[in-house]
Amino acid sequence: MENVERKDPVNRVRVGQVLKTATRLFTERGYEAASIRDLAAELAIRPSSLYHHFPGKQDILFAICFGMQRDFNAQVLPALSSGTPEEAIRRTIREHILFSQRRKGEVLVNIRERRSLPPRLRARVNALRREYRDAVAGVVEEGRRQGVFHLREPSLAAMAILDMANGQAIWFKPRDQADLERLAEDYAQAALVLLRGG
Amino acid sequence: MENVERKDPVNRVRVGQVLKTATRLFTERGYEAASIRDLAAELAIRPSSLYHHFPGKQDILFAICFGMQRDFNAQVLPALSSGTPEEAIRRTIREHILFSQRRKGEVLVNIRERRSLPPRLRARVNALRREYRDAVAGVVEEGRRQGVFHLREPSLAAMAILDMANGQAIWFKPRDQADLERLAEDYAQAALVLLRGG
DNA sequence: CCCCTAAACTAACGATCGTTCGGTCGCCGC
DNA sequence: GCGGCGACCGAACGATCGTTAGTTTAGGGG
Repeated sequence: MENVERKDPVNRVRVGQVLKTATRLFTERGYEAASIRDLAAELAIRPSSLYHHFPGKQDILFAICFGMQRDFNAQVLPALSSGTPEEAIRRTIREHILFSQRRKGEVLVNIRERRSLPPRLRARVNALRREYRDAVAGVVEEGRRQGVFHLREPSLAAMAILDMANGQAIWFKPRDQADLERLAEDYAQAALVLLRGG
Repeated sequence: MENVERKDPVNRVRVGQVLKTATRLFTERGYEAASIRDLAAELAIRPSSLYHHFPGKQDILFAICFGMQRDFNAQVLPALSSGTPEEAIRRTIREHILFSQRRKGEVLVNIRERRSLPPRLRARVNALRREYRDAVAGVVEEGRRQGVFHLREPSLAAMAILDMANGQAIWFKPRDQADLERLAEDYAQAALVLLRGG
């Protein structure tokens, strides 16, 4: 009765519908401006019914942010773990961008609305983000030690390429799959050029 | 009585205090979560008194975003208008970063809370942003035509370096002026390296 | 056939929101 | 000295918010 997790598939279906609709609503209006009543109306249920699937509004936001970041790390982090630093960064930025476009809604909610989470929940999401960021910075540092990257401050350069890779989620709308692939390749190449320095 | 503009200096002082406090409050809690009562309490006045200086809450947000972007363009755009494309981009990114750190509060509000503006007001801010973005893209395109920049898609590269330059406002805390100058130089150099391509 | 439980419902709670109205206070020019 | 006006205040309005309590409904297993 307390812990609303691991119910039967029917429950899982509804939970998925709630998260999908909430993601769209939070991206359109923002978390604070999107009300529980708006969300319920779009799902064609009454507001109180939502509390059978989630303890509160904050937990819906957390489920979106945490689930997205967990999946992101699971998908992108492996690209960092093999090959030369150059190959690793190229694969990582590529996967980073492909994931961001494939799950754009959740990614935008995580970027823009994460700050509305209470500190405890926000810290759990930030821990995953830090794990990714530190892993990237580690590979950049390794590349500098090997002499393939030339940087005054490796961690700053890592932040720079991550800001770049995150930014496109907001404004880039691929015309088709080939267009997306091109952007991913361009950005991966740009990151390498930037890290190799001048 | 309708148009609250160009009053005596005393009014200007209060308006400035309101904008300064609102900027801090909006960055700390977000525009939607920060209430008129919170703002009034920090100014040690009553909520209703705020309506003698601004027609409504939205107008306070607009004053912050529009004022910041107007000053930004006035300060940064001239750097684009002379010299070679390489010199222009270097100066621009440098000024972009110095401005972002000097007026960090307003810059963060403009980035994060601009979307809470009603369409009409938001469009006026976005027009200024587009003016800057298009100007940068124009110089990048000019550099490509001159053969100093090698890019598949100049406008994408322009967005990439702008995302990079905007990103640091969120996480970079300079230890001192020299630290800030170093970052500005590094980013300006990184933008050039990226645009020259590989 | 009946019981159990998940799911959704109706109704409402208290809190807080942006905003408005009418009045008060004090300073400045005539 | 006095009238006007900008600045501020007290009190309240209607709306909307997240959330809760208690009840009803539907459907599958004993």
